[in-house]
Amino acid sequence: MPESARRAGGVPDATVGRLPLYLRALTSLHDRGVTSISSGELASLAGVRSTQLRKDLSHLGTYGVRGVGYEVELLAAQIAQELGLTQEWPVVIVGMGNLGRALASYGGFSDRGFRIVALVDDDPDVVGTDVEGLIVTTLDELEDSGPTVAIGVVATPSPAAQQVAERLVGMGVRSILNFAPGYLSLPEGVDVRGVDLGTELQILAFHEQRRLLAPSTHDPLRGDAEKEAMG
Amino acid sequence: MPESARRAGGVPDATVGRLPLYLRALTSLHDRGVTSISSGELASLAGVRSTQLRKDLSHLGTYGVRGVGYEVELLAAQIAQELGLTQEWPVVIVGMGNLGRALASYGGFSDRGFRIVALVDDDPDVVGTDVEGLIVTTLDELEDSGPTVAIGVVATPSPAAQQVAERLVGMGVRSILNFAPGYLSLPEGVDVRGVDLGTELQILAFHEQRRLLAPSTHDPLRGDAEKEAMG
DNA sequence: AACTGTGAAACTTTTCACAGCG
DNA sequence: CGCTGTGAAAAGTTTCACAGTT
Repeated sequence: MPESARRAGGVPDATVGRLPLYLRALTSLHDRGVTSISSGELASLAGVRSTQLRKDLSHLGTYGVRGVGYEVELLAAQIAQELGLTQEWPVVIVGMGNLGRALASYGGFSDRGFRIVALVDDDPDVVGTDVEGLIVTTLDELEDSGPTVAIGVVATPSPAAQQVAERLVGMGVRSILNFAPGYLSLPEGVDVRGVDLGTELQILAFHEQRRLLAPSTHDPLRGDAEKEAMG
Repeated sequence: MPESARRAGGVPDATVGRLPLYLRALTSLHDRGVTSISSGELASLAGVRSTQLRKDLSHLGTYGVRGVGYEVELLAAQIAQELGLTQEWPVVIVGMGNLGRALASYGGFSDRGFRIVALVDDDPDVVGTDVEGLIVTTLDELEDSGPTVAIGVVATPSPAAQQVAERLVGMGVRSILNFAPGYLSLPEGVDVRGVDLGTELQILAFHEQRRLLAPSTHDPLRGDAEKEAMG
Protein backbone atom coordinates (compact mmCIF):
# COMPACT_ATOMS: atom_id res chain seq x y z
CA MET A 1 0.00 0.00 0.00
CA PRO A 2 2.17 2.84 -1.26
CA GLU A 3 -0.45 5.46 -0.71
CA SER A 4 -0.03 7.33 2.52
CA ALA A 5 -3.66 7.75 3.36
CA ARG A 6 -4.88 10.44 5.73
CA ARG A 7 -6.15 8.16 8.41
CA ALA A 8 -8.62 9.60 10.81
CA GLY A 9 -6.60 12.06 12.79
CA GLY A 10 -3.49 11.37 10.77
CA VAL A 11 -1.09 11.60 13.70
CA PRO A 12 2.50 10.82 12.61
CA ASP A 13 4.26 7.96 14.40
CA ALA A 14 7.01 10.20 15.65
CA THR A 15 4.38 12.37 17.30
CA VAL A 16 2.59 9.40 18.87
CA GLY A 17 5.90 8.39 20.41
CA ARG A 18 6.17 11.75 22.15
CA LEU A 19 2.60 12.19 23.34
CA PRO A 20 3.19 10.01 26.43
CA LEU A 21 6.09 12.33 27.33
CA TYR A 22 3.87 15.38 27.19
CA LEU A 23 1.14 13.66 29.11
CA ARG A 24 3.55 12.73 31.87
CA ALA A 25 4.78 16.29 32.18
CA LEU A 26 1.23 17.63 32.18
CA THR A 27 0.11 15.17 34.83
CA SER A 28 2.99 16.19 37.02
CA LEU A 29 2.15 19.88 36.51
CA HIS A 30 -1.48 19.22 37.32
CA ASP A 31 -0.50 17.44 40.53
CA ARG A 32 1.48 20.50 41.52
CA GLY A 33 -1.50 22.73 40.93
CA VAL A 34 -0.25 24.41 37.75
CA THR A 35 -3.22 25.22 35.53
CA SER A 36 -1.64 26.83 32.48
CA ILE A 37 1.67 26.47 30.63
CA SER A 38 3.41 27.76 27.50
CA SER A 39 4.78 25.53 24.77
CA GLY A 40 8.31 26.59 25.65
CA GLU A 41 8.04 25.52 29.25
CA LEU A 42 6.22 22.29 28.54
CA ALA A 43 8.72 21.44 25.83
CA SER A 44 11.51 22.02 28.28
CA LEU A 45 9.93 19.64 30.78
CA ALA A 46 9.58 17.00 28.12
CA GLY A 47 13.04 17.49 26.64
CA VAL A 48 11.99 18.63 23.16
CA ARG A 49 11.99 21.96 21.33
CA SER A 50 8.98 24.20 21.54
CA THR A 51 8.35 24.18 17.80
CA GLN A 52 8.26 20.43 17.83
CA LEU A 53 5.79 20.40 20.68
CA ARG A 54 3.52 22.83 18.88
CA LYS A 55 3.75 20.91 15.63
CA ASP A 56 2.95 17.69 17.47
CA LEU A 57 -0.05 19.22 19.20
CA SER A 58 -1.27 20.74 15.96
CA HIS A 59 -1.98 17.20 14.76
CA LEU A 60 -4.49 16.70 17.56
CA GLY A 61 -6.36 19.91 16.89
CA THR A 62 -5.95 23.36 18.29
CA TYR A 63 -6.16 23.47 22.05
CA GLY A 64 -3.89 26.39 22.91
CA VAL A 65 -4.65 30.04 23.46
CA ARG A 66 -2.49 32.45 21.47
CA GLY A 67 -0.56 34.83 23.60
CA VAL A 68 -1.20 32.67 26.67
CA GLY A 69 -0.43 28.96 26.36
CA TYR A 70 -2.21 25.72 27.13
CA GLU A 71 -4.64 24.84 29.85
CA VAL A 72 -2.95 21.92 31.58
CA GLU A 73 -6.02 19.88 32.36
CA LEU A 74 -7.66 20.30 28.98
CA LEU A 75 -4.53 19.40 27.07
CA ALA A 76 -3.86 16.37 29.26
CA ALA A 77 -7.40 15.13 28.69
CA GLN A 78 -7.04 15.68 24.98
CA ILE A 79 -3.79 13.72 24.76
CA ALA A 80 -5.17 10.93 26.95
CA GLN A 81 -8.14 10.73 24.61
CA GLU A 82 -5.91 10.56 21.54
CA LEU A 83 -3.82 7.80 23.11
CA GLY A 84 -6.91 5.81 23.97
CA LEU A 85 -6.48 6.08 27.72
CA THR A 86 -10.07 6.97 28.45
CA GLN A 87 -10.79 3.27 28.56
CA GLU A 88 -8.88 0.68 30.58
CA TRP A 89 -6.85 -1.86 28.66
CA PRO A 90 -6.55 -5.31 30.21
CA VAL A 91 -2.92 -6.45 30.36
CA VAL A 92 -1.33 -9.84 30.99
CA ILE A 93 2.29 -10.26 32.05
CA VAL A 94 3.88 -13.57 31.09
CA GLY A 95 7.01 -14.57 32.98
CA MET A 96 7.29 -14.04 36.74
CA GLY A 97 11.06 -13.83 37.02
CA ASN A 98 12.79 -10.78 38.40
CA LEU A 99 11.66 -8.64 35.52
CA GLY A 100 8.08 -9.84 35.46
CA ARG A 101 7.78 -9.09 39.16
CA ALA A 102 9.28 -5.67 38.67
CA LEU A 103 6.75 -4.95 35.96
CA ALA A 104 3.87 -6.28 38.04
CA SER A 105 4.75 -3.93 40.87
CA TYR A 106 5.34 -0.95 38.62
CA GLY A 107 2.88 1.73 39.62
CA GLY A 108 2.38 3.21 36.16
CA PHE A 109 -0.04 0.47 35.19
CA SER A 110 -3.05 0.96 37.34
CA ASP A 111 -2.12 4.60 37.34
CA ARG A 112 -3.84 5.30 34.11
CA GLY A 113 -5.32 3.40 31.25
CA PHE A 114 -4.06 -0.09 32.06
CA ARG A 115 -5.11 -2.88 34.37
CA ILE A 116 -3.17 -6.06 34.97
CA VAL A 117 -5.76 -8.82 34.75
CA ALA A 118 -3.47 -11.85 34.78
CA LEU A 119 0.04 -12.95 35.69
CA VAL A 120 1.42 -16.06 34.04
CA ASP A 121 4.34 -18.39 34.64
CA ASP A 122 5.09 -22.02 33.82
CA ASP A 123 7.07 -22.91 36.93
CA PRO A 124 4.82 -25.12 39.15
CA ASP A 125 6.46 -23.57 42.22
CA VAL A 126 5.34 -20.12 41.13
CA VAL A 127 1.90 -20.92 39.72
CA GLY A 128 -0.71 -20.42 42.40
CA THR A 129 1.35 -17.96 44.42
CA ASP A 130 0.26 -14.40 45.06
CA VAL A 131 2.14 -11.59 43.32
CA GLU A 132 0.96 -8.06 43.97
CA GLY A 133 -2.51 -9.29 44.83
CA LEU A 134 -3.00 -11.56 41.83
CA ILE A 135 -2.70 -15.36 41.74
CA VAL A 136 -0.16 -16.49 39.15
CA THR A 137 -1.73 -18.77 36.58
CA THR A 138 -0.60 -20.76 33.52
CA LEU A 139 -0.97 -19.94 29.84
CA ASP A 140 -3.13 -23.05 29.46
CA GLU A 141 -5.55 -21.79 32.03
CA LEU A 142 -5.55 -18.30 30.58
CA GLU A 143 -6.40 -19.73 27.16
CA ASP A 144 -9.15 -21.91 28.61
CA SER A 145 -10.91 -19.68 31.00
CA GLY A 146 -9.04 -16.43 31.50
CA PRO A 147 -10.29 -12.88 31.15
CA THR A 148 -10.08 -11.06 27.82
CA VAL A 149 -6.69 -9.48 27.27
CA ALA A 150 -5.80 -6.60 24.93
CA ILE A 151 -2.09 -6.19 25.59
CA GLY A 152 0.45 -8.90 26.36
CA VAL A 153 3.75 -8.20 28.09
CA VAL A 154 6.37 -10.87 27.45
CA ALA A 155 8.94 -11.08 30.24
CA THR A 156 10.04 -14.67 29.76
CA PRO A 157 13.52 -15.92 28.90
CA SER A 158 14.30 -15.40 25.21
CA PRO A 159 13.85 -19.00 24.04
CA ALA A 160 10.23 -19.04 25.22
CA ALA A 161 9.26 -15.63 23.89
CA GLN A 162 8.31 -16.59 20.34
CA GLN A 163 6.05 -19.41 21.45
CA VAL A 164 4.45 -17.37 24.21
CA ALA A 165 3.78 -14.54 21.78
CA GLU A 166 2.15 -16.91 19.31
CA ARG A 167 -0.15 -18.24 21.99
CA LEU A 168 -1.08 -14.72 23.04
CA VAL A 169 -1.91 -13.89 19.44
CA GLY A 170 -3.98 -17.06 19.32
CA MET A 171 -5.99 -15.66 22.20
CA GLY A 172 -6.71 -12.51 20.22
CA VAL A 173 -3.96 -10.27 21.56
CA ARG A 174 -2.73 -7.91 18.88
CA SER A 175 -0.46 -5.66 20.92
CA ILE A 176 2.67 -7.11 22.48
CA LEU A 177 5.40 -5.52 24.52
CA ASN A 178 8.42 -7.78 24.41
CA PHE A 179 11.21 -7.58 26.99
CA ALA A 180 12.96 -10.71 25.79
CA PRO A 181 15.91 -10.06 23.49
CA GLY A 182 15.21 -11.14 19.93
CA TYR A 183 12.80 -10.53 17.10
CA LEU A 184 9.30 -11.97 17.26
CA SER A 185 7.90 -13.18 13.98
CA LEU A 186 4.13 -12.73 14.16
CA PRO A 187 1.24 -12.34 11.73
CA GLU A 188 0.77 -9.02 10.03
CA GLY A 189 -1.43 -6.67 11.98
CA VAL A 190 0.07 -7.63 15.32
CA ASP A 191 1.86 -4.68 16.83
CA VAL A 192 5.09 -5.58 18.62
CA ARG A 193 7.29 -3.23 20.58
CA GLY A 194 10.56 -4.53 21.89
CA VAL A 195 12.48 -3.22 24.86
CA ASP A 196 15.95 -4.63 25.23
CA LEU A 197 18.53 -3.59 27.77
CA GLY A 198 21.38 -4.91 25.65
CA THR A 199 20.32 -2.85 22.65
CA GLU A 200 20.07 0.34 24.68
CA LEU A 201 23.46 -0.19 26.28
CA GLN A 202 25.07 -0.87 22.94
CA ILE A 203 23.71 2.36 21.52
CA LEU A 204 25.16 4.21 24.50
CA ALA A 205 28.46 2.40 24.00
CA PHE A 206 28.57 3.56 20.40
CA HIS A 207 28.29 7.22 21.42
CA GLU A 208 30.67 6.73 24.31
CA GLN A 209 33.26 5.27 22.01
CA ARG A 210 32.74 8.04 19.52
CA ARG A 211 33.47 10.58 22.21
CA LEU A 212 36.70 8.86 23.14
CA LEU A 213 37.87 8.53 19.56
CA ALA A 214 37.10 12.09 18.49
CA PRO A 215 37.19 14.26 21.61
CA SER A 216 38.08 17.35 19.58
CA THR A 217 35.03 17.31 17.37
CA HIS A 218 32.34 18.79 19.52
CA ASP A 219 29.54 16.94 17.92
CA PRO A 220 25.82 17.32 18.57
CA LEU A 221 25.04 13.82 19.74
CA ARG A 222 21.71 12.17 19.47
CA GLY A 223 19.75 12.02 22.66
CA ASP A 224 21.59 14.81 24.40
CA ALA A 225 19.82 17.21 26.64
CA GLU A 226 19.03 20.88 26.90
CA LYS A 227 17.80 22.07 23.58
CA GLU A 228 16.09 25.10 24.95
CA ALA A 229 16.70 26.96 28.15
CA MET A 230 13.86 26.82 30.60
CA GLY A 231 12.10 29.91 31.78
CA MET B 1 34.85 3.53 -3.56
CA PRO B 2 34.43 7.17 -2.51
CA GLU B 3 36.67 8.33 0.28
CA SER B 4 33.66 9.00 2.50
CA ALA B 5 32.79 5.31 2.80
CA ARG B 6 33.65 5.17 6.46
CA ARG B 7 34.28 8.59 7.85
CA ALA B 8 34.23 8.70 11.61
CA GLY B 9 30.88 10.43 11.96
CA GLY B 10 29.23 8.72 9.05
CA VAL B 11 26.86 6.21 10.63
CA PRO B 12 23.28 7.53 10.78
CA ASP B 13 21.47 7.29 14.11
CA ALA B 14 18.75 5.11 12.66
CA THR B 15 21.41 2.65 11.57
CA VAL B 16 23.14 2.67 14.95
CA GLY B 17 19.82 1.78 16.52
CA ARG B 18 19.58 -1.34 14.37
CA LEU B 19 23.14 -2.60 14.60
CA PRO B 20 22.50 -4.29 17.96
CA LEU B 21 19.64 -6.17 16.31
CA TYR B 22 21.87 -7.49 13.58
CA LEU B 23 24.58 -8.37 16.05
CA ARG B 24 22.14 -10.37 18.13
CA ALA B 25 20.94 -12.32 15.11
CA LEU B 26 24.51 -12.96 13.98
CA THR B 27 25.58 -14.14 17.43
CA SER B 28 22.69 -16.55 17.51
CA LEU B 29 23.59 -17.84 14.04
CA HIS B 30 27.20 -18.25 15.05
CA ASP B 31 26.17 -20.26 18.12
CA ARG B 32 24.22 -22.56 15.85
CA GLY B 33 27.24 -23.10 13.66
CA VAL B 34 26.04 -21.07 10.66
CA THR B 35 29.05 -19.49 8.96
CA SER B 36 27.51 -17.56 6.08
CA ILE B 37 24.23 -15.76 5.45
CA SER B 38 22.55 -13.61 2.82
CA SER B 39 21.17 -10.14 3.47
CA GLY B 40 17.64 -11.42 2.90
CA GLU B 41 17.86 -14.10 5.54
CA LEU B 42 19.63 -11.95 8.09
CA ALA B 43 17.13 -9.15 7.51
CA SER B 44 14.33 -11.59 8.11
CA LEU B 45 15.84 -12.66 11.41
CA ALA B 46 16.18 -9.05 12.49
CA GLY B 47 12.75 -7.99 11.28
CA VAL B 48 13.85 -5.47 8.66
CA ARG B 49 13.92 -5.42 4.87
CA SER B 50 16.97 -6.68 3.05
CA THR B 51 17.64 -3.36 1.32
CA GLN B 52 17.66 -1.62 4.63
CA LEU B 53 20.09 -4.12 6.07
CA ARG B 54 22.43 -3.67 3.12
CA LYS B 55 22.21 0.10 3.27
CA ASP B 56 22.93 0.01 6.99
CA LEU B 57 25.94 -2.25 6.53
CA SER B 58 27.20 -0.11 3.69
CA HIS B 59 27.86 2.62 6.25
CA LEU B 60 30.36 0.40 8.05
CA GLY B 61 32.26 -0.52 4.93
CA THR B 62 31.92 -3.41 2.55
CA TYR B 63 32.12 -6.78 4.25
CA GLY B 64 29.87 -8.91 2.07
CA VAL B 65 30.67 -11.07 -0.91
CA ARG B 66 28.58 -10.45 -4.01
CA GLY B 67 26.71 -13.46 -5.17
CA VAL B 68 27.26 -15.15 -1.81
CA GLY B 69 26.41 -13.15 1.28
CA TYR B 70 28.14 -12.30 4.55
CA GLU B 71 30.54 -14.31 6.63
CA VAL B 72 28.77 -14.46 10.00
CA GLU B 73 31.81 -14.20 12.22
CA LEU B 74 33.49 -11.41 10.29
CA LEU B 75 30.35 -9.30 10.12
CA ALA B 76 29.63 -9.80 13.82
CA ALA B 77 33.16 -8.73 14.70
CA GLN B 78 32.84 -5.70 12.47
CA ILE B 79 29.54 -4.58 14.03
CA ALA B 80 30.88 -5.20 17.54
CA GLN B 81 33.86 -3.06 16.66
CA GLU B 82 31.67 -0.26 15.33
CA LEU B 83 29.53 -0.34 18.47
CA GLY B 84 32.60 -0.17 20.68
CA LEU B 85 32.12 -3.61 22.17
CA THR B 86 35.70 -4.71 21.79
CA GLN B 87 36.40 -3.10 25.11
CA GLU B 88 34.45 -3.66 28.32
CA TRP B 89 32.43 -0.73 29.62
CA PRO B 90 32.08 -0.48 33.38
CA VAL B 91 28.43 -0.08 34.42
CA VAL B 92 26.82 0.97 37.68
CA ILE B 93 23.19 0.24 38.52
CA VAL B 94 21.58 2.66 40.96
CA GLY B 95 18.42 1.46 42.71
CA MET B 96 18.11 -2.09 43.99
CA GLY B 97 14.35 -2.42 43.90
CA ASN B 98 12.62 -5.06 41.83
CA LEU B 99 13.78 -3.51 38.60
CA GLY B 100 17.38 -2.93 39.68
CA ARG B 101 17.64 -6.54 40.74
CA ALA B 102 16.16 -7.71 37.49
CA LEU B 103 18.71 -5.66 35.59
CA ALA B 104 21.57 -6.89 37.78
CA SER B 105 20.68 -10.48 37.03
CA TYR B 106 20.14 -9.90 33.32
CA GLY B 107 22.63 -12.07 31.49
CA GLY B 108 23.17 -9.72 28.57
CA PHE B 109 25.60 -7.58 30.54
CA SER B 110 28.60 -9.71 31.15
CA ASP B 111 27.71 -11.42 27.92
CA ARG B 112 29.49 -8.88 25.81
CA GLY B 113 30.94 -5.45 26.17
CA PHE B 114 29.62 -4.55 29.62
CA ARG B 115 30.61 -5.32 33.17
CA ILE B 116 28.65 -4.34 36.24
CA VAL B 117 31.22 -2.86 38.61
CA ALA B 118 28.90 -1.45 41.26
CA LEU B 119 25.38 -1.73 42.62
CA VAL B 120 24.00 1.21 44.57
CA ASP B 121 21.05 1.79 46.89
CA ASP B 122 20.29 4.20 49.70
CA ASP B 123 18.27 1.89 51.94
CA PRO B 124 20.46 0.94 54.94
CA ASP B 125 18.81 -2.48 54.99
CA VAL B 126 19.96 -3.13 51.43
CA VAL B 127 23.41 -1.53 51.52
CA GLY B 128 26.01 -4.16 52.36
CA THR B 129 23.94 -7.09 51.12
CA ASP B 130 25.06 -9.33 48.29
CA VAL B 131 23.21 -9.10 44.97
CA GLU B 132 24.41 -11.32 42.17
CA GLY B 133 27.86 -11.53 43.69
CA LEU B 134 28.36 -7.82 44.30
CA ILE B 135 28.04 -5.96 47.60
CA VAL B 136 25.51 -3.13 47.36
CA THR B 137 27.09 0.21 48.19
CA THR B 138 25.99 3.85 48.51
CA LEU B 139 26.39 6.71 46.08
CA ASP B 140 28.56 8.50 48.67
CA GLU B 141 30.95 5.61 48.77
CA LEU B 142 30.98 5.26 45.01
CA GLU B 143 31.87 8.95 44.70
CA ASP B 144 34.60 8.68 47.32
CA SER B 145 36.35 5.50 46.48
CA GLY B 146 34.48 3.55 43.84
CA PRO B 147 35.75 2.19 40.55
CA THR B 148 35.59 4.28 37.37
CA VAL B 149 32.22 4.05 35.68
CA ALA B 150 31.37 4.78 32.04
CA ILE B 151 27.67 4.02 31.96
CA GLY B 152 25.09 4.62 34.67
CA VAL B 153 21.78 2.79 34.83
CA VAL B 154 19.14 4.62 36.86
CA ALA B 155 16.54 2.26 38.32
CA THR B 156 15.41 4.40 41.24
CA PRO B 157 11.93 5.76 41.91
CA SER B 158 11.18 8.80 39.72
CA PRO B 159 11.64 11.48 42.34
CA ALA B 160 15.24 10.43 42.99
CA ALA B 161 16.26 10.02 39.36
CA GLN B 162 17.25 13.61 38.56
CA GLN B 163 19.49 13.93 41.59
CA VAL B 164 21.07 10.52 41.10
CA ALA B 165 21.78 11.33 37.47
CA GLU B 166 23.42 14.62 38.43
CA ARG B 167 25.68 12.87 40.88
CA LEU B 168 26.63 10.28 38.28
CA VAL B 169 27.49 13.06 35.86
CA GLY B 170 29.55 14.64 38.62
CA MET B 171 31.55 11.42 38.76
CA GLY B 172 32.31 11.68 35.07
CA VAL B 173 29.56 9.48 33.69
CA ARG B 174 28.37 10.75 30.32
CA SER B 175 26.08 7.90 29.28
CA ILE B 176 22.93 7.23 31.24
CA LEU B 177 20.19 4.69 30.78
CA ASN B 178 17.14 5.88 32.68
CA PHE B 179 14.33 3.53 33.67
CA ALA B 180 12.58 6.08 35.86
CA PRO B 181 9.66 7.81 34.17
CA GLY B 182 10.39 11.45 33.46
CA TYR B 183 12.85 13.63 31.62
CA LEU B 184 16.35 14.14 33.01
CA SER B 185 17.78 17.62 32.57
CA LEU B 186 21.54 17.21 32.30
CA PRO B 187 24.46 19.17 30.86
CA GLU B 188 24.98 19.11 27.12
CA GLY B 189 27.18 16.27 26.00
CA VAL B 190 25.61 13.78 28.38
CA ASP B 191 23.82 11.07 26.47
CA VAL B 192 20.57 9.94 28.05
CA ARG B 193 18.35 7.12 26.88
CA GLY B 194 15.07 6.59 28.61
CA VAL B 195 13.10 3.37 28.82
CA ASP B 196 9.63 3.73 30.22
CA LEU B 197 7.04 1.02 30.47
CA GLY B 198 4.19 3.52 30.59
CA THR B 199 5.30 5.19 27.37
CA GLU B 200 5.55 1.90 25.53
CA LEU B 201 2.13 0.77 26.70
CA GLN B 202 0.57 4.04 25.71
CA ILE B 203 1.96 3.77 22.22
CA LEU B 204 0.48 0.28 21.98
CA ALA B 205 -2.82 1.60 23.30
CA PHE B 206 -2.89 4.22 20.58
CA HIS B 207 -2.59 1.62 17.85
CA GLU B 208 -5.01 -0.70 19.61
CA GLN B 209 -7.60 2.05 19.79
CA ARG B 210 -7.03 2.95 16.17
CA ARG B 211 -7.73 -0.63 15.19
CA LEU B 212 -10.99 -0.63 17.09
CA LEU B 213 -12.13 2.68 15.66
CA ALA B 214 -11.31 1.90 12.05
CA PRO B 215 -11.45 -1.87 11.69
CA SER B 216 -12.15 -1.68 7.97
CA THR B 217 -9.00 0.17 6.97
CA HIS B 218 -6.30 -2.45 6.87
CA ASP B 219 -3.50 -0.14 7.65
CA PRO B 220 0.26 -0.64 7.71
CA LEU B 221 0.89 -0.05 11.38
CA ARG B 222 4.17 1.02 12.85
CA GLY B 223 6.10 -1.82 14.37
CA ASP B 224 4.23 -4.61 12.64
CA ALA B 225 5.96 -7.74 11.57
CA GLU B 226 6.75 -9.71 8.45
CA LYS B 227 8.16 -7.39 5.86
CA GLU B 228 9.83 -10.06 3.84
CA ALA B 229 9.11 -13.75 3.65
CA MET B 230 11.85 -15.98 4.87
CA GLY B 231 13.42 -18.69 2.74
C1' DA C 1 22.78 -16.91 -11.30
C1' DA C 2 22.81 -15.01 -7.06
C1' DC C 3 23.61 -11.65 -4.22
C1' DT C 4 25.90 -7.19 -2.65
C1' DG C 5 26.54 -2.12 -2.81
C1' DT C 6 24.75 2.33 -4.05
C1' DG C 7 23.04 6.53 -6.38
C1' DA C 8 18.65 8.60 -6.90
C1' DA C 9 13.72 8.96 -5.75
C1' DA C 10 10.16 8.87 -2.34
C1' DC C 11 8.82 9.59 1.95
C1' DT C 12 9.06 11.14 6.89
C1' DT C 13 10.47 14.15 10.49
C1' DT C 14 12.43 18.36 12.17
C1' DT C 15 13.30 23.10 11.97
C1' DC C 16 12.50 27.72 10.34
C1' DA C 17 10.06 31.85 9.60
C1' DC C 18 6.30 34.27 10.14
C1' DA C 19 1.21 35.11 9.97
C1' DG C 20 -2.57 35.52 13.18
C1' DC C 21 -4.94 35.96 17.47
C1' DG C 22 -5.95 37.27 22.36
C1' DC D 1 3.40 42.27 23.11
C1' DG D 2 3.60 37.19 23.72
C1' DC D 3 2.49 33.16 22.32
C1' DT D 4 0.24 29.65 19.19
C1' DG D 5 -0.44 27.43 14.67
C1' DT D 6 1.39 26.37 10.18
C1' DG D 7 3.11 26.48 5.42
C1' DA D 8 7.56 25.88 3.42
C1' DA D 9 12.45 24.58 3.62
C1' DA D 10 15.86 21.51 5.39
C1' DA D 11 17.44 17.34 7.20
C1' DG D 12 17.09 12.57 7.85
C1' DT D 13 15.45 7.92 6.56
C1' DT D 14 13.64 4.32 3.66
C1' DT D 15 12.85 2.22 -0.65
C1' DC D 16 13.73 1.46 -5.49
C1' DA D 17 16.18 0.12 -9.38
C1' DC D 18 20.05 -1.49 -11.17
C1' DA D 19 25.13 -1.74 -11.83
C1' DG D 20 28.86 -4.63 -10.33
C1' DT D 21 31.19 -8.87 -8.56
C1' DT D 22 32.12 -13.58 -7.72
